[in-house]
Amino acid sequence: MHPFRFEEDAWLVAPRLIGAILTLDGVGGRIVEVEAYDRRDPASHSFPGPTKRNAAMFGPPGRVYVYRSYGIHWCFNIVCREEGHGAGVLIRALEPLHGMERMRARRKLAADRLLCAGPGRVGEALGIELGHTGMPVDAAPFGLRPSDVTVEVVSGPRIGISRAADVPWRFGLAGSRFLSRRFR
DNA sequence: CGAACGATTAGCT
DNA sequence: GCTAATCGTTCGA
Repeated sequence: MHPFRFEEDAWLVAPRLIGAILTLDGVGGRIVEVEAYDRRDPASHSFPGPTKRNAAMFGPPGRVYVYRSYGIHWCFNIVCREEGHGAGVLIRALEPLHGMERMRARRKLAADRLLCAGPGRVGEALGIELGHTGMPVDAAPFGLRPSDVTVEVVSGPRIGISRAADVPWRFGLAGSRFLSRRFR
């Protein structure tokens, strides 16, 4: 049994990812903030049904879904539920731990606290590209291993959406200074 | 075919 | 707190 059980609902998988170590080519860190999205969720890219852009969300669980945000940023998701469903978890922030120099170089002048504090920043720091879509998240060049520490997970409304804005599907590591925003 | 709109961020007030 | 940057997708004429 895979420790993260990506075949289950995204809102069940999402809190399990808090504390896990995510890397791409050895660069990354501890996941401190995520959001869940589902097919029956008006805020989700998969809500209108399969399209060329969101095709990976309807593929096998445990794979990567990358999308372009605001025409500028690459954002990283892990596909959940059974193939054909259309659910996933957006990785919103990491505590940077591995490949610090590569992340600092990619992120230019950003302070360490801001290296991976937001989905676009995670994409830039790890070197996420559209071509990563469809790859398994727990095999090279990616790496994902369960948390080696006990974590306290908090939750709240998702950020930056207009529909289903009250659904508490944002999850974070309590008290982390590497969040994109504080939880209330 | 034109227009509007983001699962955002950086920089300035 | 406010807004420009920037572009693929979606929607109305």
